[in-house]
Amino acid sequence: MANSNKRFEIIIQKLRDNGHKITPQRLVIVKILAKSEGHPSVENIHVQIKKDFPTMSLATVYRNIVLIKSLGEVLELGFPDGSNRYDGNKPTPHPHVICIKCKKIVDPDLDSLDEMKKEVALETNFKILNHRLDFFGICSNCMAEKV
Amino acid sequence: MANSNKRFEIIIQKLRDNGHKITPQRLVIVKILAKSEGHPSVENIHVQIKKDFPTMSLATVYRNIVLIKSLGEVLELGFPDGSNRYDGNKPTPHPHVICIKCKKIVDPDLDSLDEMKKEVALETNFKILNHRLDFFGICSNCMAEKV
DNA sequence: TTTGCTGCAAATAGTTTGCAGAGAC
DNA sequence: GTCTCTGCAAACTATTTGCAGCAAA
Repeated sequence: MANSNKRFEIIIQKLRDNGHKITPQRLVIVKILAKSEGHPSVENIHVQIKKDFPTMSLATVYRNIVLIKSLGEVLELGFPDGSNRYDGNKPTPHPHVICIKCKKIVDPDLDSLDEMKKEVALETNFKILNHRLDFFGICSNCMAEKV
Repeated sequence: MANSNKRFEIIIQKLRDNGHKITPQRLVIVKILAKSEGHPSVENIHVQIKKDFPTMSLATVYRNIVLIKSLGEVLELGFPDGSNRYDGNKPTPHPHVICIKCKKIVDPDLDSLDEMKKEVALETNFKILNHRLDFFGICSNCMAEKV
């Protein structure tokens, strides 16, 4: 992700603008979220950080994600089984393709959703504010691994 | 839902075919799922049943939903906040429109998803097995209620 | 009669929260 | 120096599970 640094700056600036302090913990969390390589989970983020900050608390990761989410700078992909994943690199809603075996998450290129949104708004009389589209399947890697 | 009775029969038959006993508790749960008016939650189902069966346990509702889900006869709409909703009337994946105020869930008519599914499969090399599409917004009722 | 089902209560697990001390500015 | 943030541990809550008795077939 080439724009990872840009995303980092944007999020940090937004934190400053809203009067939040920039702590070392916050910095690492934002750095990982700005990249969001593979759409990390909270647990994953926590483990990554623990290498360098052994005392980092899970609660701090949660609290910072809530904060950054409230600023609209991270997209939360919550799953009913509690395995939430995050995308701070592309924080606006977009479709995802999820491997049910290795849990890899990929962003496909699709744009016919806007049209669909209008169609739905017309038909149901809802004011559509948000959406979520996930495809579940098996990635080519996991297909190859006949275990 | 005119086909609610048909759905009821189908689910009961499938339970029998798979060697499951038909208990009074199971019967009421299936009856409510077959209708799935407004896409009920577990809690909602439990409350409905308690009127007639005051000793009905929440655990029984959960266990039966798990069972019927394993037979593919109810669609689970799990939400990250734990407010799962169920649809035993149309148990195959279909789009939903959800009011973020009153939590009403509506089924819009949309069928351009199959095309999209193929497009995604081609682009990502995934074998797509399932999908989930939710639109979030505010329904006309809640729009009118300026509180 | 056999086997699965139910109700109750306790366990589970991801997330949130209260509190006291630490640290950004 | 002030006020937010952090780490720890306890709390929370929807769901699951162990167990003993009950009931469908």
